[in-house]
Amino acid sequence: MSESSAAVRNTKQRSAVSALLGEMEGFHSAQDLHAMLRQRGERVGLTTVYRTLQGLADAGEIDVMRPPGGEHLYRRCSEGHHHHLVCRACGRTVEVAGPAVESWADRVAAQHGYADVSHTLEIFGTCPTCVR
Amino acid sequence: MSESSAAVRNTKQRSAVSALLGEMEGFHSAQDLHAMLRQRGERVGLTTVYRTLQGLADAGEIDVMRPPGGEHLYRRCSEGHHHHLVCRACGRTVEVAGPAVESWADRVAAQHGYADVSHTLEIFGTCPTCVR
DNA sequence: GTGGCAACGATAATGATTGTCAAAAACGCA
DNA sequence: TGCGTTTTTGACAATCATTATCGTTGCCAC
Repeated sequence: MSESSAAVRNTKQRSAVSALLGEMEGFHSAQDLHAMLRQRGERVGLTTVYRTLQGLADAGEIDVMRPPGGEHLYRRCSEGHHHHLVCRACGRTVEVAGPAVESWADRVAAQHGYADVSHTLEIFGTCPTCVR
Repeated sequence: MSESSAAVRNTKQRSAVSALLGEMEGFHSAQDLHAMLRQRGERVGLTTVYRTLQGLADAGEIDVMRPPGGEHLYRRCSEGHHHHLVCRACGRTVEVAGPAVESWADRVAAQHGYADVSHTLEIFGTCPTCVR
């Protein structure tokens, strides 16, 4: 046992959270997801939901957004790096890719000698439906 | 009095917070700023610090950042719209302007029919000093 | 000087997230 | 397949920044 084994076990709860995220559209808070699982009859603890979401986020399988409201929102997203365009009123979200932005951010950081660069970008607006 | 008066009164506390922000470099949390004011002997309540910071932020006089840590950070920034390049280790911050990014964000939002667009962008990295 | 009204500030409340730890479940191996 | 080990789970408590409350204070206009 001197080796560090990945040791990620496959449990019902983990599957349930992952599956739920697969079906959902849009962003949802941890507490939201927990409530939905309970309604379905799944027996999952709130703590586990948080832990699982963190794990998935670390693994890059889901996306985390921190809106001004203060609650963390999670979403199963398409692979790869991208950003979100979110409607202030109804929450409708569009995934947007901006290669130019990515390279700009890396370039700017490099110019200042910063290494190991990452970034967060969210665009907020009012969607066509809500404008009217 | 039919006019909507700004009704923003000039108080010692507001000046104190504003002045402190003027002297400080880098980002500081509300609680940080409150502690500093107390150390100086200023008699300011924590509630007031929060309120004042919110007011200043609304007025666009200071900048708010919401790092993964969960604590809101405030800073007196140069005028105009810009973003920040922050060191993960020591917190050293560089202001960066990216006209290209601004227009890109607006363009993308417009393409999807979103109006009244704003955005947030933070770049994180390890600064030259901390890399070693 | 005086009155109205917004700002202040101590405290309590809120609420999301994280820590704790005994019990249960999953995996590896014989 | 059965067993021991180790991870994971989950109920509950703890944490901690932020917000609400509400009586008091001080600014500003007249």
